[in-house]
Amino acid sequence: MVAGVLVQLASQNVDKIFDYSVPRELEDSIKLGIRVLVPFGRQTLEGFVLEIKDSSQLELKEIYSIVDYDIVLNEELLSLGKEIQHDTLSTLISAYQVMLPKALKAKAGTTIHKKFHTFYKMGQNNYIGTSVPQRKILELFQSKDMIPKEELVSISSSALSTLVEKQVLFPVQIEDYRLKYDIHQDSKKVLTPLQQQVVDKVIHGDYERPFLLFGVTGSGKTEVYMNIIEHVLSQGKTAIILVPEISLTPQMVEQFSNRFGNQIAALHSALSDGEKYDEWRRIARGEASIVIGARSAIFAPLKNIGVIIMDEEHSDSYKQGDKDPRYHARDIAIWRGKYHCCPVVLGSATPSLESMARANKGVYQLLVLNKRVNGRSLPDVEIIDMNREAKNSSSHLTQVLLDEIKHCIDRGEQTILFLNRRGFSTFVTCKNCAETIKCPHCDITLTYHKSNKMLRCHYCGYATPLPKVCPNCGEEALSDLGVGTEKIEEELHTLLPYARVLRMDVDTTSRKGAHKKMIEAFRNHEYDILLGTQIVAKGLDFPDVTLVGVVNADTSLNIPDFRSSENTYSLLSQVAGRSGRSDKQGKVLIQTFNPDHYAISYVKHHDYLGFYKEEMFVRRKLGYPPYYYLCYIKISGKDAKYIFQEALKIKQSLERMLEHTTILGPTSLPIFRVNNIYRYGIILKYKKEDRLRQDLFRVKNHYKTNNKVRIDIDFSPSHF
DNA sequence: AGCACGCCGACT
DNA sequence: GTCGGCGTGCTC
Repeated sequence: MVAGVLVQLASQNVDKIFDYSVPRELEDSIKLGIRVLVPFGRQTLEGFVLEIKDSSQLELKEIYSIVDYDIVLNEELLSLGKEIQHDTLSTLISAYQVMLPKALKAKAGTTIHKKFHTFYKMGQNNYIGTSVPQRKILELFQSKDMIPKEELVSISSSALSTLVEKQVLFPVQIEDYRLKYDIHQDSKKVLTPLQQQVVDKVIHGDYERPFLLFGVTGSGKTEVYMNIIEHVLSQGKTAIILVPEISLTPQMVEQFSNRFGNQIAALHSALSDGEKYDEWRRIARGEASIVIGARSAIFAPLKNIGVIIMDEEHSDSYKQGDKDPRYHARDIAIWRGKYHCCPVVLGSATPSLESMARANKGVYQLLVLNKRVNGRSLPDVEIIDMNREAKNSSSHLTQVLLDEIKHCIDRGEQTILFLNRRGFSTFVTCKNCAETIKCPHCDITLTYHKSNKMLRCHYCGYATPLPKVCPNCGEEALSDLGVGTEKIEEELHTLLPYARVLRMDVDTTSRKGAHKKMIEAFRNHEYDILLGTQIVAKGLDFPDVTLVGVVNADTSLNIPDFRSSENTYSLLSQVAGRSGRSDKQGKVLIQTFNPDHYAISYVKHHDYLGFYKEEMFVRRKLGYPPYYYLCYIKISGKDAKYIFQEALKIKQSLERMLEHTTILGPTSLPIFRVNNIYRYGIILKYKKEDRLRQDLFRVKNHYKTNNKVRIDIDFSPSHF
């Protein structure tokens, strides 16, 4: 018996199947998708069994042992991996690794021993012990094939390590379960007729095409999701619900576990790697039938899936853009939906332009929830023109906004203040020479962290204490500019001294459980104002919040990216939706220097479709998605000149190969240098280009042995 | 990713 | 004449 093994090394050069002979005693246990330990050159590596056959042309080495007897990649995931490799031009191994929890990824030196029990297994049983302790240890393996580490250590730890060194014995990690969920049955809400209609359409509808659920904020999408899932469970099937990491709050998980108890497996960032692995195992063993999680939860090893739901489908967190495989969870959801013949529901109050365009073309089935469940209209939105208001004030908060907050507090109601920090951070500038302090390794200003008085680079991690004097002119004139939540908090204390302000950002929520506590405290009216960045923008549901204030609507508009209008519109609509969710009418105040920009003015009338039409017009004119597909090629390396030359060569060869594609660049990236690596980008725009993947694969292949040049390819990047 | 092989420069 | 630099290529 011969097994084809894909070794767990993230290198293009070894991203292929290597054949190994299977020792007779392992023949019964070798299955597709299990992990094995194999000799590879002079090293021992873990790999996945991808093929089983009778023979091979080559002279083969033997598989050492089986890592775990359970299948980690089932038939579905095995073929999905190949699909991802083909679609994204990633390595096959990265496609498989992204599906599995970190704990299953063989990473040099960083196994998570403490959460596992280590057992030992015998690899070669014809070895004769050369010392008394060795023979004692080997004797134990006559009757058992796996023995816990502690038992062997108690005989002789040095004899044990000798046997491991001689590859007579191998360690095997066996895990414990750690997580449990409380079961309380929550009373479910009665659906509005509109909600019920949507549920029925999904349950009884045609599964061939994905559903796009376009539901305004507060229209009760979550309740719809839960009802669909309930139906799916009653059919003996399972469900995946994806949410962006930012809205995967304890509040959200609680809501689901109250309704479905321990049938839920939640995969969120607050879990340790070991805990994530436990959840994954529960899912694989069929002990959980609902998976709720962020992007990578789309790979949950559920069987018999009955529905896949993607909430906030427009969120760019569903796209993995920073490393291979550069996949979009939406594509994976649709693929798995086809595989399981089940409905896929994409939900949003502000669908991505791509999705709405597909719904208009009939590729998706459009479902609409255009009314709030509380029967109220959407909050009144007022735009504050900062060009006029901010003239005679150094404050970031206009009088109009302050007055409204005051009224709100007087009524005993609550306010959410949102600071738009997308692509924005606090930095330090010298008042004397106007120099900003930059990272020595990257072309970017350092971010000032007030809490520990450190300057930090968000790209390479470089950190340094804030200097006393300006490194450029030597004057003691450094000051931190930019609006952080801390600064706004200070202003609020001065201008509204009696208001109780709760500041929520990465600094204050990093402690485990802090986030949940803060949400509860705000809900219990221990504070009047909740102040924060993205973290307060989405998914939160506080009945007494009747005012939402946006401090600076513009920062996300000023990002040079073709999606900046869409992102701004969607962000503002989402924040606005936090207001007036219960029985009181809500209000929203947006401070902006661009009151007439359509991404802001359409928010005033809650007119998504109006915005959609206007933005589509812009996209068509400029040749952007959804009218054209984009592909981004990043060429990077240490030698800027050489990299540019190679980038130029790539462009020229693509020009020769591709016929229906516009090729832009190479241009240096907005942040040219990161960690002393220089980066150039080439943008491809195309409608239909059959040879594209094939040709780009050639380019990638050409450079795979050139360690001076790195090529990253992103099909449909979420931003540049 | 490792690790060996191999072909040029500064030493005992 | 030898040690060691890291460029190139291979791992079933």
